Amino acid sequence: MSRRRLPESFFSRDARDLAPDLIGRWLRRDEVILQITEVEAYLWPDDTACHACAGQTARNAAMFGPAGRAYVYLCYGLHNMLNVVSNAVGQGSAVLIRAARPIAGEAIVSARRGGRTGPVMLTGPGKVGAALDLDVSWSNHALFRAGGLELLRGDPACEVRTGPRIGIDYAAPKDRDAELRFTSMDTRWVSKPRKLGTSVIRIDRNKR
DNA sequence: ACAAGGATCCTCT
DNA sequence: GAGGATCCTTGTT
Repeated sequence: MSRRRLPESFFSRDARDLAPDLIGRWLRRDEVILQITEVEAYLWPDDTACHACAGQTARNAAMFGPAGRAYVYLCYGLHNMLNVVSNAVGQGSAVLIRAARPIAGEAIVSARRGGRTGPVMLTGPGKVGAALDLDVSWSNHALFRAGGLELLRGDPACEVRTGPRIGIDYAAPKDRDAELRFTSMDTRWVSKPRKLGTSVIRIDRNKR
């Protein structure tokens, strides 16, 4: 039941609404399954933190395409960051996957992370990209189709905490402060837990 | 053709 | 908590 893929229609809404609904969902690539524990919404229009803010370019083109696809970009020349494209065609908006907890395939994830020992803590977007072995060629990949990288229904219910987004000091103050970061309640699986807000959203997916 | 800077991570202290 | 790694993307000349 929880391993069913989410349909294309699930993604076609504003990033602000889609983002909290991604917490507790599962990302699967072959043997590896990750439970999403932290995301950030990047909005359209008028979000100075969003890559699409300055318009469409070759790099961010996937954000302007149809929802439910991946947008993967290279950060600091070495980290591959996974986003889920939201909104309608022509609107450059997406949700960044910032952290996750391994559900299956831990040995594979550990190997992809350079064979580090100890618990596999995917607390940061670069780590998530490495765990799934992604690069920019995954942009435009449809997450609702079988094969490759898929988004599954995952957990039936969860609680989500909000907070300001991380690493966007270059953005306008109103965008820096906007509570567009969403995390699971278990801060063990969250990057930078000290910068969290106080409000909590309850999500029950059984009653849909 | 060039310069600047980045939605980060790791290794120190 | 601070700093270096590392290289692609972008806007400008």
